[in-house]
Amino acid sequence: MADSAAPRNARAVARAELTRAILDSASTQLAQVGPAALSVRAVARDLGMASSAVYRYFPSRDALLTALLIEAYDDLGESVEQADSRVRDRADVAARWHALCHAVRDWARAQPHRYALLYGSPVPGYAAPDDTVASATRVTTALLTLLSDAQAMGRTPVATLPLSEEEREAVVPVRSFTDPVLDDAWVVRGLAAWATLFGNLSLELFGHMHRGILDYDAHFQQLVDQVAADLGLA
Amino acid sequence: MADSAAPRNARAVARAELTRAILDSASTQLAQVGPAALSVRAVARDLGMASSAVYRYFPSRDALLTALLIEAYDDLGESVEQADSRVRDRADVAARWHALCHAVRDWARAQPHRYALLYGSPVPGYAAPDDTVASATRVTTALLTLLSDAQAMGRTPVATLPLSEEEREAVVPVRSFTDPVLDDAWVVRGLAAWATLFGNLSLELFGHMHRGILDYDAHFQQLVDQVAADLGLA
DNA sequence: TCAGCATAGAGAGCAGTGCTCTCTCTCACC
DNA sequence: GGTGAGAGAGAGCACTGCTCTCTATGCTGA
Repeated sequence: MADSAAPRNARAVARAELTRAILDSASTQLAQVGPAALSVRAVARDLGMASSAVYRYFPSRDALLTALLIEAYDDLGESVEQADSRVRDRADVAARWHALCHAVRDWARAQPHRYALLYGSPVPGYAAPDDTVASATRVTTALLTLLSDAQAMGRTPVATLPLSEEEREAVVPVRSFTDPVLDDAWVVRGLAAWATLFGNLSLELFGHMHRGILDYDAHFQQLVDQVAADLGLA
Repeated sequence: MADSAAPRNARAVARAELTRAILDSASTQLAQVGPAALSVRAVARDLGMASSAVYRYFPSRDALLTALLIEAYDDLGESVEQADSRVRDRADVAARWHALCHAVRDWARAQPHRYALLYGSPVPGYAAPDDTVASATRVTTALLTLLSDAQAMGRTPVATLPLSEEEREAVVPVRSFTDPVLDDAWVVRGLAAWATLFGNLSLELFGHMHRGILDYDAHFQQLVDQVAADLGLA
């Protein structure tokens, strides 16, 4: 982490490589056994080194988990950003919304353990340090930018309730995140869309749709369409 | 679990009581350290018995977790059912919706660890047995019943997209859950409301609204109002 | 009534965990 | 070339889930 500077000598190179190897091994193990069972000793075994040596690179198991967390956030963030930017017609906000939603879902379904690490129960007794914030915000940033673009194009969400003064106060950081700032209706519908998207994903990936929904793909498609309509994107 | 029959003799009584005590101690510990760190030995210590003796009551740590899971589902289910039934005017579906939403959130905020156990990342390497299904369904049942009642009263959700044949197929179990069955629009809006409610709760409780929303209560109030409006309940 | 047996608990033990401490070796810099 | 920082190994501590064996006790059928 701290050694992001260009390696100058053999020792620094070795350190960077081994750090990378530890992260890769840990990531593989994470995908197999989940965050709770991630074991420093197992990583060390995998790399053929003593477990105590791993502590030269990550001061604790939680620090290793945090590194994996940041990597996962960045990986997801990049997937979403790329999906968004692949929509060539930047004015087609509906297409961008669909691309964003499916990018998140595809990423999550491909590696449910990493999704669970990001959006599932927080690892108990451990608060994500501030390092994670920048990476964690990428998806939300992409979403808010999309909404801001849509607003700039004159789109309007469908029938949205007016905000009380208290409610408007509550969402100030969201409103003032983009430039120009979002109107009330966009903030309301945007936050609802955010909750709906991740709520659906969590319910799906964590098994709560078992026996309730027969075809997750079709249902997700429908949900994304409906939210797009509510956002006035279509 | 299996000893739900009325205790007949001293041994059965003692067994029932100790089973209860183990669950209580485990529940307390769960609230303090989270599911991953729930320790059979700590429970045994708390009760002043050998750890091996606990295994006479629960065959494994996972079985103990499952029992806690079922209890939590039932506890939440009962809270929601009671909140719903406390609305005296059964025709006031908007009030019932608000009661339901706030019951879930109040319960979750009062015991976030239990909420995480139910709606957070599934405990890895462990699939919830069928015993949990009945308890897990109570909240969803309350919600679907509410929607069915609203439909029976002639309410209609706002502008809802039509379903393709594929999409209609995907949600068959949900539609046919209530009697009479739900119309397409109710299924669509109902599932979206479900995802929005739990999505918002998870994002809030798992820390994703940190620095984004200043007043969680006000924002939740607003969200519930908006979804109620979309459902055509207001 | 009482022998026999299922049940309950204790304790030791195994294999695993996170993490620390000490020891040794080696690389890099002055 | 000497010196000190960095890196790895290994032992060890306190903990975990779980199993096995041993003993005590309450219940039950003859």
